[in-house]
Amino acid sequence: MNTLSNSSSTRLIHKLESRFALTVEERQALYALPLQLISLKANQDIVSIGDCPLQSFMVLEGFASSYKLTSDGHRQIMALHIPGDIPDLQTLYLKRIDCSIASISPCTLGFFQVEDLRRICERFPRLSAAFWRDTLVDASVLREWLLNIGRRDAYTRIAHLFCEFMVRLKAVGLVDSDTFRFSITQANLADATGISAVHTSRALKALRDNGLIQSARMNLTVPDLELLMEAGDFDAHYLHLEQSPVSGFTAANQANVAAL
Amino acid sequence: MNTLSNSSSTRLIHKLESRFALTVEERQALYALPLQLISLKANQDIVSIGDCPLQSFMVLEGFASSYKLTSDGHRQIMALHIPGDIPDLQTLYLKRIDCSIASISPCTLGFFQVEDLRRICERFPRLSAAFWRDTLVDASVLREWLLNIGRRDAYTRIAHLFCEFMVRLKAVGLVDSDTFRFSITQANLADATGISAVHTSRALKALRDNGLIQSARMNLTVPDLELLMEAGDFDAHYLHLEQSPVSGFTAANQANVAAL
DNA sequence: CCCCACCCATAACCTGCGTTATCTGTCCCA
DNA sequence: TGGGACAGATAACGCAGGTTATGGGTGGGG
Repeated sequence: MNTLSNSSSTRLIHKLESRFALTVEERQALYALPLQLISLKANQDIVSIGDCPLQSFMVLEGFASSYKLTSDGHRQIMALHIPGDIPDLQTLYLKRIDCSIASISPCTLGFFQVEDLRRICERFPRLSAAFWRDTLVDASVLREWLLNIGRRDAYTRIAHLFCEFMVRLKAVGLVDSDTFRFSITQANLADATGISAVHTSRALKALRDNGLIQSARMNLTVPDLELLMEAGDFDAHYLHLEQSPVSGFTAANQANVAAL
Repeated sequence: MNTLSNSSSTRLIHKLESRFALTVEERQALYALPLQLISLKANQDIVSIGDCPLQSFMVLEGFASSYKLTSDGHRQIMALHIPGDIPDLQTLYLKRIDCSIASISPCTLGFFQVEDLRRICERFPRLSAAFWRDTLVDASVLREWLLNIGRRDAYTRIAHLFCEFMVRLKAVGLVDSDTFRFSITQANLADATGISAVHTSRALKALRDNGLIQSARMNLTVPDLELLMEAGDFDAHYLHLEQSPVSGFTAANQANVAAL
């Protein structure tokens, strides 16, 4: 059994610290969280829709996706998860998970007992608040995806998704220049943007021809993020990355979901 | 100034009681919430994207929508709000609201000070938890909408949306038979499902021809909800309407977002 | 070292849906 | 009582994107 401190990634702590300064105790508590490290190949299911899991997990390396299927088998990816994310954080509060989660690249996951995280949140209300806030930001991202898929054409959709990925990766310190790389197959890109795999290929070619991206076999380079943002109709506000404190509840008014 | 108890609607309390029994004190506190009643015609903006409002509101009668616009003016509705909903509940915790909200039918709103609701939540953690859980259910609905818009054809999309509306209206006691009515224009229906107004009209005709709905001028009758559910690939699980308690935090571990 | 699975590119063809336009019906208010 | 704003129906036309199929490149496992 590992902990966050000796795992290969401290993305979660990086993400939290981008919003507010952790105390020594808070950081220690997170570092001490017992983690069972699991490595997966690409396209492996992790949890399935309808599950009521006692364990939850954090992405340490690689990428994962939440997805749902229509009854005739078409797949829609609802969210892409990067290192530092806890994809099923909502299951702390809702009994059943309402979508499936799978790896989309080789990845390392850190499984933990939901109970352990609850205990940390009990001791450190600010961490609880931060996790809670994360679920609200996730909902904001979902709204932007809805706009993207409902009202933008394929070319713009893909550009927008790339922008989001870039900005989020930057926020957890996974890139440091304006040119960076990541991997996602065209089939997954198609399922994330609600278009077909073939047309995804066409749109990528157009982006390449316009000099907005350079790509080769699941690697991607963005020479000018500003240009891509314009092409993707992208405005980062919806990611709520700003450091400023949020308004909200005081310590006394915290929710007791367990009491319901 | 009104309160919930002398306003024309107690949908909110109805909705909360469908999940767990309120104590006398909890119910009284909600009834005493000072509300400023405002009546609006259809298609009036209520809050705009980027606002940091000190007031929030509850839908008492009629319907509202959350929406966003692309830079070239296309509109996507992210959520439909029915009586009892608090559309911008998330603004209790996130500083800026990330979508606009407008009426889509003549409606009555009950505005309240965010501070007043915070105070109620401080006194009654179970209410706080219930509101919090609501934001998680909203996110689940968003995921289903994403699947709907990303991977279902126009006909199925509209059938699905109608099913959701029906089931939600039933849950707050706004319908009591299998045949009921509600009003939404085709233009709004189009913006909610990510298709054009003209094609919405075509799909409605097909639904009518197949006997799944009867509609006349913003009124809609569903003779057989089961049939419509099949046509709409609808499974109500994502609405999380079940009465059973949810797992979650204990009283001591509540989030203190204000402290961030 | 080779084979097979996977990923990607591209062509050919087709259709679901968007766009534009016109007409009708209805409600509201002057 | 009439006119203007709005909701809806439907037709004609075009295209973005879906579907199916083929072939080529690459990497990992036996």
